Amino acid sequence: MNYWLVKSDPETYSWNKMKSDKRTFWDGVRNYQARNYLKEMKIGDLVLFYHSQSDKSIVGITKVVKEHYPDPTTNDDRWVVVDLEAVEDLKNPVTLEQIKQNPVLSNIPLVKQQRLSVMPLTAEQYQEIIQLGGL
DNA sequence: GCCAACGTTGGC
DNA sequence: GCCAACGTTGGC
Repeated sequence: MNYWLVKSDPETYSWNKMKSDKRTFWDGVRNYQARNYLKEMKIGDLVLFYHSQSDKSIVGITKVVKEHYPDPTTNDDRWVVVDLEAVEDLKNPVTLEQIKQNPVLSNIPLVKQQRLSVMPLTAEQYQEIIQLGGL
């Protein structure tokens, strides 16, 4: 079991939308490093959902329900998607500010590698976020 | 809205 | 294969 974090601009695709869809394919990744992480995701892996831009906080938990396959939104065969399903809300969203201040979390790529949209988390980091989130 | 960071593209 | 130019992301 691995743990991940994905970013989404709520203007483009919000957590509320994710919840009403229940399940979605995670498209639009156009970065090799992020793409490689998508390819490593396995069914059952847990994926935290982060709102960038206006919100800047981790708001929910999703899980991988289908492993990578070609991105249906492009003919370019370099890109893949995975299917994610909404699992639950964090009781308290975990803000970027909290993440920066937390010694366990301060070195995750969210802080260090601003532009990466899909990133791995350690079990320790995942647990820390869940705890901060009130679960 | 600005701009820094940084990944990608394309000319050479 | 290098690197300058360009485009996009995302925090502020």
